[in-house]
Formats: sequence, structure tokens, C-alpha cells
Amino acid sequence: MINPLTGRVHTSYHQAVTATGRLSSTDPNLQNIPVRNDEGRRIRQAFIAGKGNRIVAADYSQIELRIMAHLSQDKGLLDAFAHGEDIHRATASEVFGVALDKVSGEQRRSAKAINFGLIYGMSAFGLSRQLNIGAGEAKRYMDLYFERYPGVLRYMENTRQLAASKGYVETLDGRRLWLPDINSSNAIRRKAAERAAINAPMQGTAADIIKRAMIAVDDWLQQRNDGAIRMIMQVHDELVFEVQGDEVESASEQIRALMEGSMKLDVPLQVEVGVGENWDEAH
DNA sequence: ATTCAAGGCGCG
DNA sequence: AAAGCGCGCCTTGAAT
Repeated sequence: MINPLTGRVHTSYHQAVTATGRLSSTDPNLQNIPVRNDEGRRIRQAFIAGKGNRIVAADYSQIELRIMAHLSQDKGLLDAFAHGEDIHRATASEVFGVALDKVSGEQRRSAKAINFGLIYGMSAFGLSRQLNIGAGEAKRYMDLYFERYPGVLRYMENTRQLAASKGYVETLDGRRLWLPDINSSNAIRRKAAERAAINAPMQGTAADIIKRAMIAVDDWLQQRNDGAIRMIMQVHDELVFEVQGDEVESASEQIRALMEGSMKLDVPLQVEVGVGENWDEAH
């Protein structure tokens, strides 16, 4: 798939494919390159910067949970992000009733599964399977969570209700996801539509935010007009750049500022920037 | 030779 | 009965 003119592999991004407003990537898909284990990371090491350049990877930290905090206005969640806490640790501390510095690895793992599950509209049954625990225990975790973060429970209920009455849900920038099954008499279809209704505002707003950032970055690079900094990939919550060696430091800070300032939420947006000879090292 | 669906698996 | 959102690519087996 190397282009003979450039000597490089070029993906195609599609702006009008996904239901939530994300981009998709094809021929090849560069949004599912392995990374979660050592063998995968060796593949990522094949994505290298040209001579004298570096790969700069900038990704949003916990962006969907931050959006959940903003949309739900849950006090505890807003506070945790305002104070820059490790969100999974903070959740574990609340749910399991232990001090922040007394959270065990197991407890943090469980809290992380709860946090991710919430974004996807997961049920207690799903959580029990994810964590390999009993149904009763999983239900207690969920109940405890919603007791500690009542704003999130309210938000979930509101979202279901709003989706049912209007037939769609919206992102912060107004992208609508229509949900024809939301009032289906078939409970399986209806539940699936409810999960999509809960997920779409968070996944979709994250897409709104990074698209705004990409436009801001592009404006900046157009003005520079020297080609020393190039935006070369997008992976949903991450932008990847190829940057001339002597520009890496200033570019990193400008990229961070543009991404973090892309949209003003009631929680700070946080961007982690890494630099390396290859895509793996840049993480 | 091409198309389609389903199952499996990679990523966020 | 199903049970966690959003994608794309590969293989398999069947149909065209």
C-alpha cells in the first residue's frame, strides 16, 4: 500500500460514515493498529518519523468521562476532575468507601470497569461478566456508584426519557443520532437503542471536540506555511504529527493549547503529549 | 471472479 | 432472550 510518489502509506479518512460523528479510516485502517501488548507495540514501532523529524502524539485524557461530568453536572465527578484526580482511583474510593491512598489495585480495576461500562450503558449483568463476579455483587457496585454520583444516575434517566420523547439524542455541537428503536415494543431492540442513546452524546461530543481541534491546528499550520509541522493521523482521541526536530518543543505546547482549548467545558480538558522516533515511543 | 453475511479480532 | 458503544479487515462458506 506504499504510494510510489511519496514512498509512504496513506489512509483515507471518511467524515460521513459513523453514527456518532467520529471519522473512520480505510485502505488501510490506521485507527486499529495494535498497541495493547508487546507484539502489537512492535508493529507500532514501524511507524517512523523521517530523517531529522520526530513523531509527536497528543491524546485527550479521559475525554468521555470528562464529557459525562459536564453533561451530568454531577458534583462529585466535576470535583474529581477539577482537582486533577486519578478518576478511576477516585471512583474506587467513593464506591468502596476507602481513602484515596488505600485503594487496592483490584478496587481500581473494578472502578475502571464501572466507569467504562457507564459510558456504554452497561447493565449490572454486563459488569458481573466483565469483572467475573456474581450478579448480586455487581448490582451492589452499581447501586453504590449511583448513590455516590447521583447526578450521573439522573443524567442517564433523563437521556433515556429525552430520547424516547424526541426520537433522537444530540452532542454538544448539535449532531443528532436518530433512534428509531427507542420506543420499540421489542425489549431487546429498545434496550439496545437506550444504550446507543446514552453513549452517543459522550462519544459524539468527543468527536466534536477533536474535530474543532483539528480545524484550529490546521488554521495555525496554514499560517506558518513552512511544512515543519504536519498533522498526519487522527485516532479518535489522538492526533499524530510529524515535526522537525528543532520545532518539537514549541509545537508540542501549541498543539496541547489548541486541543485543550478546543471547547470550554465545566471540567478542564487534559492532553498528554509524547515524542519519539516512532509512534510507539511517542506514547 | 465477485458479492454477501457471519464470526473473530484489532483499535478508541 | 439478551445482556457494552463506535468502527474496518480477514477468513470462511455459500450464492451469484
